[in-house]
Amino acid sequence: MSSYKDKKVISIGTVNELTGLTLRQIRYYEERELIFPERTKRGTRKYSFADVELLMKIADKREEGVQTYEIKEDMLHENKERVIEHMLRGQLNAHFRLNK
Amino acid sequence: MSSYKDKKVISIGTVNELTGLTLRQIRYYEERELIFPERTKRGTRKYSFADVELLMKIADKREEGVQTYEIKEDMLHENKERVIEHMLRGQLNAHFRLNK
DNA sequence: CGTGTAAGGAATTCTGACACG
DNA sequence: CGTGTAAGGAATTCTGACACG
Repeated sequence: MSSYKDKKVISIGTVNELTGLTLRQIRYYEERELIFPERTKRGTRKYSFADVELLMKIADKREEGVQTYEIKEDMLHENKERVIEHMLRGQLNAHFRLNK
Repeated sequence: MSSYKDKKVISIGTVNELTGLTLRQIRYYEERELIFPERTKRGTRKYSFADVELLMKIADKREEGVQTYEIKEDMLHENKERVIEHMLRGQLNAHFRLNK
């Protein structure tokens, strides 16, 4: 479940190279709660490959003129739907014993 | 083929946390040509998850008392065998049209 | 051989703030 | 709102070297 993709090991300078976003932008999207890097003891941000991909999607949205607040809302809705789908599947499977 | 596992994005300090090896050791194994990090423009080393795993294997060998030179030789032989196997498979497949 | 350490310099990252709009 | 920038400090990383063994 948690693979290389989700391990937070990339520093912000490398994220900058990977995404093309400035350090300022990357930090700002965290301030707006679009992205959640981990922190080392000393306080430096660490990102995963999943974070990098998310940041690239955010960059696309921003280019389209979408505001950070909207992007955050959209992300929350996407997750809500994923959770609901997951719950419904669980209900269905429990009811009809579909799996195995 | 080249996935997250092989992308060189991890700095030496993080490799230290991930492997438990000291910076001195990590750099030394590079000097002995057991590991090949990339360098940023400025010269800082960048490692992949594959590198981290390899370093952990190296650490195990070292604990067993195996010298770096031996470890390097072993790695070369492993690769040679993998290459030979690959070539033989190619020959066989070409001869018998095994695939498709 | 393999690893520790002190040394000095250069680049990284952090935060809070002012600026523009 | 989103991003640039200058500011000062703290931690990171680099190399070459001496040390021990």
